[in-house]
Amino acid sequence: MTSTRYLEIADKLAVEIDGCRPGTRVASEPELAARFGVGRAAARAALQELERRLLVRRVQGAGTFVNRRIDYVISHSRPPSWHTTVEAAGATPRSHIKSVERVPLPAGRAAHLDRAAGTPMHRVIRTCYIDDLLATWIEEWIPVEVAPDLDLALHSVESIDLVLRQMGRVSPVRAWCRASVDIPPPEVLRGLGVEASVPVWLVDSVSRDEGTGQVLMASSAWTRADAVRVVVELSDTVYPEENA
Amino acid sequence: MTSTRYLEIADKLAVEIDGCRPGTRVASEPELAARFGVGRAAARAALQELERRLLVRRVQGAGTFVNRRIDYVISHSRPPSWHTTVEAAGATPRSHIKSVERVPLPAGRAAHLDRAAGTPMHRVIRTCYIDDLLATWIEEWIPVEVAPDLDLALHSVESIDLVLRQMGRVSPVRAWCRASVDIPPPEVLRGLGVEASVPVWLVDSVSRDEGTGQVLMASSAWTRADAVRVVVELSDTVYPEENA
DNA sequence: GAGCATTTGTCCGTATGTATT
DNA sequence: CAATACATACGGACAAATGCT
Repeated sequence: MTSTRYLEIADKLAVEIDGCRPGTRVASEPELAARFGVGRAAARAALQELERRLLVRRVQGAGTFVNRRIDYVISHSRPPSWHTTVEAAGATPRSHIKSVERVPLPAGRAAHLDRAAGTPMHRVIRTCYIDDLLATWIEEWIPVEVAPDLDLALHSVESIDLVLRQMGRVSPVRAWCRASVDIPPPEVLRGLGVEASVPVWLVDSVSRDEGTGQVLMASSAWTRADAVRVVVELSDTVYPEENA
Repeated sequence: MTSTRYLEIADKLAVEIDGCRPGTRVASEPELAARFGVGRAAARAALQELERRLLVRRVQGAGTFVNRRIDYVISHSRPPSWHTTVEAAGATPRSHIKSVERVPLPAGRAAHLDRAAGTPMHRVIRTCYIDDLLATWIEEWIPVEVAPDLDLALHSVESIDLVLRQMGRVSPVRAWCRASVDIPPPEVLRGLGVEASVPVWLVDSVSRDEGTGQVLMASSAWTRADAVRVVVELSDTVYPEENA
């Protein structure tokens, strides 16, 4: 089939990997070179090929490990909550608040939030983890009036969705979102713990209160494409999943 | 900043490339090696980095060329037409019919098309081009009753949307879609003219007639991520674009 | 904390294969 | 056919990050 050695090796490894649990160690470059009788370059190319296929993650000094990618499903009918969405995919969500500031709403965000520029806002920066692996960097904007003591509440509760429901007595629903894949700016790349340029999801989102229609939150989330497959469903029609 | 030579070179080239027209030739590996005083390995790594950033395309034997990526915007309010969507992004669409068969509707597709398995269908395979570059491989399913002579009509008109409007006297609107990024199966990769594993969009879509609500078409489109950035908008709220 | 082995990351030089022009 | 340019591959070397002693 393939005339190139490293693709043969990659295909063979892909089959072996297939059943393994995420986090399982894959043979190192020197091990593969010895096993298949090739140089380190070819062994390395094979592992890099698997990395491009999102089947493994490679960490300098540590090794190469079987990767897991979850489906992050966005639709009108699902709650706009990171924790809920990750749990729905069968994985364990965790998030870490990097900062909560009170800042006036910048003009560029005013349209999303349906408020005048200058309105007092909470600006929350979070990093989110899936099964303890860094996956997402989120910037969230929430009007101070919606949850005055948001900064205090976030010390004890991780989920912003939950805090809004409890403190703000509202029911956030996803009113709008725009999802795409891009190469993020270097500062976001660093925030996500990747050096080289890898594809990353950018999801811009606006949440409203189900009852009043009031805008509760606007956010921009950068998510590693090797950690999640974002699936956007345009309408609420639900079709049975097909097995690939 | 960066301690690695090839990233320095890549960053420098990225700036130089920035203003160039798509298709412009980029310096070859040996040229870069000489210019920056590095080996061919580092020069090559720099060009591969630019390829990962989707800034260039590389063709064996030909060279490295500045790439263009268009926004393919999908939303409820936009027509489900490949030609229209590509034109809206300011590029030139073209498509080539690979095959039109009459086949009974397979069970896996029945739900999407709201018809019983076995219903007579047209199955159309198309490859689509943006500015004469192969970008998309589409499989489309259309009930024979909707457009009995579809196979004949497609000899003269490229756009299926147009054919349905004229022959079928219907107005297709996007009723549902599911968009994600994946590594396609080898046969699709070959159909898209890529050898190594590159990220590709998979957009599954269902179109209905605006008037009657009848399902007109279901399709699966694989699109090269270096050719388009698919942007899915969940509701019809339109916000002003922000300049990155 | 220091030291060490392991593993991936970067880079050199060189050679050959293969596709394009 | 020849020249060019990218793809693959070898061998060797050192750097940098990780994990363990």
